[in-house]
Amino acid sequence: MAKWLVKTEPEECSIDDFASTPDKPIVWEGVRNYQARNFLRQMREGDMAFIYHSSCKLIGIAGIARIVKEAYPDPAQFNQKSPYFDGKSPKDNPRWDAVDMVHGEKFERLLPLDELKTIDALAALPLVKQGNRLSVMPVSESEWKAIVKVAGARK
DNA sequence: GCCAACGTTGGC
DNA sequence: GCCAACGTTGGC
Repeated sequence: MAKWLVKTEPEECSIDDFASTPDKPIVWEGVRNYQARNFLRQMREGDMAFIYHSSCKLIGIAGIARIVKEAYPDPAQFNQKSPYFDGKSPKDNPRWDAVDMVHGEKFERLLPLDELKTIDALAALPLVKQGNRLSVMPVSESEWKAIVKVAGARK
C-alpha cells in the first residue's frame, strides 16, 4: 500500500470537509499538472494520503485521507462551467484524471510547514523544497512514519 | 499583494 | 528542439 501527499486550498476542500462527511467519498478533481496526474494514476484503492493545506493562513499537514476509487477521467475537464474545464482535452482520450478519497483522520494539531522543514527524515520530500509546485507526490514509508510520529507526539 | 520559482505555450 | 514570453503556484 503506497503513501501520498496531496495539496489543497482549504477554502476549496479542507480536512474539515472530509471530516464532516466521513461516509461520503470526495472527488479529488482539478489536478492540471502532468507529473501530478501521473502520480494520481498510480494510486490504488486503500492507499493513504496526507492532506496538506496550502495558500492559506495555517500552512501544513492537516490529516489523512484514504483512496477509495482509482483514477478515472476527471469530469470537470469537460464541464464548461467548471474552473477546471479544459477545452483541449480529447473526449476519446481524456487528459486529466480524478480519484475518490474518504476521510481518514484529522490531526489534533496541524503540522506547520516550518516544522516539517526541520525534520531530517523529510529532507528529500519535494514539499519542503523551495519553489516546489508539485500537488501530488509520493511519500516513502520512512517519511510517512516520521510525520505520523510528530503528529502523534503532541496528542 | 508581492514576487520567485516553476510549468506550459508557441514562434522560429 | 530551443527558448522567450506568459500564466500559475504558493510562501511570505
